[in-house]
Amino acid sequence: MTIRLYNTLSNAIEELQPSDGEALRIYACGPTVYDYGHIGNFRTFLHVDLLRRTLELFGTKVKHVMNITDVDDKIIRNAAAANIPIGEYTPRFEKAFFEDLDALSVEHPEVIARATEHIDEMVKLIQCLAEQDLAYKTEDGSWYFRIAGFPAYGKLSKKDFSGITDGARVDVDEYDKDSARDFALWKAPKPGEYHWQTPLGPGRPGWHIECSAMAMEYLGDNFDLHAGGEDLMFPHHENEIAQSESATHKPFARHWFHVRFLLVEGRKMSKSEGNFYTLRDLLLKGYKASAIRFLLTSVPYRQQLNFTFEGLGAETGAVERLRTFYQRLKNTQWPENCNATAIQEAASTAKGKFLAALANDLNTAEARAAIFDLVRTVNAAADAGSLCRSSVAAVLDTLADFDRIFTVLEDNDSHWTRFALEWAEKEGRLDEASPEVRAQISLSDSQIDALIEERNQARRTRNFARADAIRKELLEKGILLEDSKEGVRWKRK
RNA sequence: GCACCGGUGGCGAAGUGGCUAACGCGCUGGUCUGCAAAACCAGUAUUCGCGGGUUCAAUUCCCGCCCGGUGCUCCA
Repeated sequence: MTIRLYNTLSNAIEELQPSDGEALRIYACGPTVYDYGHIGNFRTFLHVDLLRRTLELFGTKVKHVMNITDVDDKIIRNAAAANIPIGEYTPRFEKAFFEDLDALSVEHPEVIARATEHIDEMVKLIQCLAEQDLAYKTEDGSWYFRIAGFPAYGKLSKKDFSGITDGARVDVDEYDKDSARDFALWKAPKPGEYHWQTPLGPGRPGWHIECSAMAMEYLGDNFDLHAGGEDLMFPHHENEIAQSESATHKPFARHWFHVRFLLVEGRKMSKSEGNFYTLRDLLLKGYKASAIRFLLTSVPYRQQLNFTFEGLGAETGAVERLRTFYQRLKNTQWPENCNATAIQEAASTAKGKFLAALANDLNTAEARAAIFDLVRTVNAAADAGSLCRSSVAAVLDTLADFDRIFTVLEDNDSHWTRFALEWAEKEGRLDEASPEVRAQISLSDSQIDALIEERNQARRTRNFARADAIRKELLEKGILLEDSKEGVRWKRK
C-alpha cells in the first residue's frame, strides 16, 4: 500500500514513495536541548513516529535523520547562568529527551546529528553562498543570507515577499543588514561568548543553517520529506529552502510534513497560562505513558488536538480496554473447531479499514475506530461462545498491525512511572509526584500477589467482609482486582 | 491589523452534497457476579457556531458575522 500525505509545499495530498526506489529519506527537526520536552513537542515527534511506522508497515524502508540543536541563544544563556560550558549543559537534556521518546515508544531515527559536530559542513555551505553573493558579512562579523537573491522565497509558507527590495533597511543601525528580512547564517560572538574559529571568522551558526547542512550531509541535496511542527514552516523551513536551493540549484525536500499545534484545556499551552506540561509532569501526576501516547496520536496530525486531563483519563480507559481484550484473546483456551468465517472476515475488514485510514493522510482517528469496531464484535462473539482458535488467530494478526503503529498493547507503564519517580527523587522534585502514584509504586508485585492469595482464602471460606476489605485496600493503592473464571487478574489503575 | 486553519452529542473527535452523522470516554437501564471488576446488550446529537445564499437536496459548496488557533518575532 502507498501512503497519501498532505504536502505543505504543493498544498495537495500526494503519494509518498522513495524517489530513489530504495528508502524514503526523511529529515525531521529535532529538539533544542535546553530544557525538558513538553507534550506539544512530543505530539510532533509522535506523528513523525506514526509516519515512519506506517511506511515501515507498508514495506517502505526509511532513512530518518533528526538533528539535535545543541547550540543556540537559550542554551548559551542557560549555560552561562549555570556557569558551565554549553558542552556540559546540553547532554543531560539530550539524554532526557531520548528517555522521554522511549517512554512514549517513539522509534529512534537512523541518524542523530548534533549541530556542534557539523560546524565544518555549515561553514562550507555559507562559503558556497558567499561565492554566489547570496551571503554577506556585516560589520560586526556576522553573515546573512540575501533574500533578494532567492526569488522563490515564500513558496512554502505562501507568503509574498516581492515587495522587498534591496536597501529597504529597517534595523540599519543595529545589524547593518541589507534587508530586514535577511536572516543570520553565522553569528559573531558577543564578548566572552562561546564561539568557533572558522574561515568565516569567529562565531556560531545561525539557527537555520544546521538543518540545511546536516540534511544534505546525510540525505543528499534533495530528499523525500522534511518534517516539523507547524510553527517551523516560517521562517525556519522557508529559510532552509532558500539556503539549500541557492547553494545546490536543486530542489531541497520534495514533501513537507507539518504537525499542527495542540491546545491544552482549550488554550494555547504556555507557561504564563499555567497549562504547560512536560512528559515528566504528567507521569508524576500518575498518568500512564501509553495513555499519553494514545491521546497525542488520537487526532490526525493536521488537526488541532485539545489536550485535556479528562481526555487523558478517557484514553487511559481506552488503552485498558484494548489490553483487557488482547489478554483475553491470548490467555483463554479457545476451542479448536468452530465456524470461524464471520470473525475472520471481521478481522480482515478491520485490518483493511485500518490500513486504508493510515494510507489516507494518516487518519489515526479512523484507523482506531476500525480496531474498536473489531473489539466489540469479537468480545460479543467470545461472550456468545462462538470464538475458536483460527478466528482468534485472525484477530491477533490484525491487532499486531494495529500495535506496530500505536504500541499500547504491551504494558510498560509502571516501568516509566517508576522511572519518573526515581528521576524526581534525584532532582529533589519528589514533592511534585501525586500521593497516589507513590502509593501505587510502593507495593511490589509479590506483596500484591500475597494479598490476593489471602483474599482468595477468605473467599473460599465465604468470609466476604475480609475479602472485600483487602480488595478495597488494594484499590486505594491503585491496584484493581478482577475475578474471572481463569483466576484473579490485577492491574495498576 | 493582514494571511491561513478550525468550530459536529456531556468531553475528545471522524466523516459526507442525499443511506440509521463513525469511534473512544462518560452517563442510564439490563445480563453476568457472593458483591464488584471485566465483557456484552439496549438507550443516550430530529442534528453538525450564528445569519443569509446556491441546489430538487447542505453539517458538507459560497458570502457575512461571532468564537478558538496559528503565522507575520524565539517556539514542536
